[in-house]
Amino acid sequence: MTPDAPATAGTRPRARRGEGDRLHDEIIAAAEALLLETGSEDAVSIRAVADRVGVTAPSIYRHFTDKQHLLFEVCAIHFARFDAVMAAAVADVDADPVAALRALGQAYVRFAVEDPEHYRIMFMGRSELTPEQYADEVFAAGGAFPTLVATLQAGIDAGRFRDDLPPAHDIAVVVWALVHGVASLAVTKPAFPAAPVADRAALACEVFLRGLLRRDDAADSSA
Amino acid sequence: MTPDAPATAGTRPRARRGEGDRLHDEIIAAAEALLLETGSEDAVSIRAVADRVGVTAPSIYRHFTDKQHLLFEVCAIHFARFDAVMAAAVADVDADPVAALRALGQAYVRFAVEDPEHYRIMFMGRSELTPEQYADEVFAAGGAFPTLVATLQAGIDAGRFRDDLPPAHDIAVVVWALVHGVASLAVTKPAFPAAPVADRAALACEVFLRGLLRRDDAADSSA
DNA sequence: GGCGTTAGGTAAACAGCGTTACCTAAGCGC
DNA sequence: GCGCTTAGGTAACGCTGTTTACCTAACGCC
Repeated sequence: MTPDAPATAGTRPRARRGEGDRLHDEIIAAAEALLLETGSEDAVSIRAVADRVGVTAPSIYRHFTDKQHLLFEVCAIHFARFDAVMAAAVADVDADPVAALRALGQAYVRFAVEDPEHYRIMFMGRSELTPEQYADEVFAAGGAFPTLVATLQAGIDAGRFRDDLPPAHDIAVVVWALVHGVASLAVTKPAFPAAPVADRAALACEVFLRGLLRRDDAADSSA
Repeated sequence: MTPDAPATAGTRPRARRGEGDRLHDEIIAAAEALLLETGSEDAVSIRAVADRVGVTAPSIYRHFTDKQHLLFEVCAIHFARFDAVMAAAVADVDADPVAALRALGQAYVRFAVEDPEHYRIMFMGRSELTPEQYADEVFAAGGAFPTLVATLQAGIDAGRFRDDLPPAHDIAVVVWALVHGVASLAVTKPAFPAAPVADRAALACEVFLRGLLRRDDAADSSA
């Protein structure tokens, strides 16, 4: 790869002073590849990652505090992608907040089933093992969740929803639960006899939205 | 415990011929206790269980094929309890199918958060690692899921629901996803700023039911 | 151009894990 | 009492995440 001739032949050519970050990225890339190939978090062991990169296991710890840190740095770009996908789904909220919510739900489930192993790490992991920067509270503060809240609020402001509903934040938590339920169930119980995931997601959103809408708001519920 | 004097002093008194099952049960009890005390599946190691029972680790394998088998035998009684709880929740379906569904949802989430670690093993584990007898398909065939389907069907037969809905089975999958979402999110993200779990469950069921009900059916939606 | 500093590794080891192969002692039927 | 069966124990394999100790190549500096 590197044009540099290996010094001691057989060992990895030592990185330049500032190039430690390159190995950092290579480790993440190797872990990502391993995760996608094996389809299991368990297969992504420190030693397996180190082998693939061409270094020894302890070298990993010079760039990551522990395994969880590594896994979540792998998911970091997917977290960013997640936020972007969600934001894109509600791009034209102003046009129709209800349609935006529908799109949001579909996009959420699609994201989850596209690569389930990442979703597992991101949203189904043990919270006491996840790094602080991905703590439970953080999700509420920034990213996709506020997007969801804002979209719901837009629907409320537009007068589309019933007026006996709790604040947008509380509804958002339940909406998240709904799509997370469809997604995580699809991930953990793939062999369960049911309609295609997309259909389940559509039905879930349709019914729930109908529960939110005012009586006289029919939307375009051609479920 | 046993009145028998230990033979070789220090080692566990050998079980009588037919009493091998006693150790089987003791192992399950020890694993259960360990699971409840530590609150983490990871802490329930074969060696830890063996230590608590007073035998060596390989002895476990005379009674259980592997660790997963042990864990799911621990959960076996909880599966039975789960089915019973769900059945009890819909005890008087005939009186009011909609109220039964509400009760079902609440009971489901309550069951999950009562002891989250069991719920994790039962419904959030990797499906390829779960024993065959707890395979995805099995859930659809017997136990709580058919109960849910039947309850929904009762609602349909009673003419309470809209008539443009898919079959009861398909709705059931989505309802399961809804309550599973509330439950699993409560389990994995306990620190997320939100209303109490029971309130979230109630809101989720209320909105979803409203989406299922006919226009003219107000139920007693005093959410 | 030699030199201390330091970033970027390696080798060896620790403690724990699930699991297997083998052995041994206790109990029962005959 | 013999022998088979059953219920365990011993020792070990291969793996895991992680730590410690060490080494050495690369750099800034005088």
